[in-house]
Amino acid sequence: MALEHAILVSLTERTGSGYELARRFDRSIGYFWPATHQQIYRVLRRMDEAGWVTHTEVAQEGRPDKKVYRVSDGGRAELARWIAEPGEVAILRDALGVKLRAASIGGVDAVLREVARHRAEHATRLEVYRGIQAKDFPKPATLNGRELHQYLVLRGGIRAEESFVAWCDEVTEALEETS
Amino acid sequence: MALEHAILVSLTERTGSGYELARRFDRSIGYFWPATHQQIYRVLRRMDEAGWVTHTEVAQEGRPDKKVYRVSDGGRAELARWIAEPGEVAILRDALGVKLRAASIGGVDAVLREVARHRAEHATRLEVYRGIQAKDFPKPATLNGRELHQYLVLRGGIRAEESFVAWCDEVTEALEETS
DNA sequence: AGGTGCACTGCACCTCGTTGCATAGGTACG
DNA sequence: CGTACCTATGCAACGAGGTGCAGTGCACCT
Repeated sequence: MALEHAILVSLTERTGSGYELARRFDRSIGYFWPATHQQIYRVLRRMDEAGWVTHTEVAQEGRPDKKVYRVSDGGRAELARWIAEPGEVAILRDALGVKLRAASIGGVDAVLREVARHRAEHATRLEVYRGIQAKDFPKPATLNGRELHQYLVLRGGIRAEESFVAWCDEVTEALEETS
Repeated sequence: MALEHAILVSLTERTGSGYELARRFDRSIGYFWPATHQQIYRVLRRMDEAGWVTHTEVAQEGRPDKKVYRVSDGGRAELARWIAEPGEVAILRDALGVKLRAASIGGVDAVLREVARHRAEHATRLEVYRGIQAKDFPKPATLNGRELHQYLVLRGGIRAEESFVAWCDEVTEALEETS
């Protein structure tokens, strides 16, 4: 799966401990690929055994020791191999669609409330992404390399959330009309 | 999780066996909520034990016997309860985003090929959805009730795929410009 | 003095979902 | 006649991912 490779990407950009990776996933990468610390620790160990990363125990003052991970040549090779390998195309899997289909049985009003909730949440995410865009990538036309790639991923998130919000509006409008 | 409830919705629309449900999931519902037959069988049994569905063994000629499931009152109540309950907001989780972020390490060309593959796949799905829309819902303005809800779910799929295709195009354009 | 929160790693357990296989008769194709 | 696929159900095993909990020690607040 892709968690290994998401970690490899993150570690390539900057080395770090399991804990630090979990923080990073909570922020930037996790918007597109969420992961708990547990999973990260487990996968890190597996990758260590597979030789994709190496670790150094780092003693700290006032804090527990940590293991700082670094991508090895094997890890970089694996990343390159994986990128070229044809992967599964993502599918949307949203329980809101199921609820919508069940509206005739369970009540249109309850579904409308859920749609409103989801719309608000997606709108919030959209604002967060747009904030990142304005702050970190004010001039998209001048970007290249790694920054351009990060920007394009963010664009995907923005497009997805925009599309979601618009869908919620379409649903709300259509359902309120007939009620 | 929502698989139980997706099955309840499907069974409410029409009773059926596990096998039939698996077929249905392969077609309409599975576009938005994929499930293997294994999972469906297991969940059906669990729902049977919970009293959400009942089953009748039906002997067939030339074919194995089948268990036809029917939603009980308990199942309908559970569905109504679930719809009103606030659920998790869907997150996008696409390995293509991870690959894009890794482009500087693994090669922009390989990523561009993957993006092209994904674009083609999403465009195909979009065509399928648009075909369903044209065939089953030629006059959206006249819809109401269950048909309207089904139509709106389909609209969500169309919007998501459109948004995906557009993103792939944006990525391709941006990456080809700088190379 | 005591509580809360952060930093850091990890175990144990659970659910969700997939894959491979087994069984067993039926039809359809070459 | 063999092969392959369809209907129909199910077991066994595994991988992915999540939750809860545990331990340790510092910093900061009350």
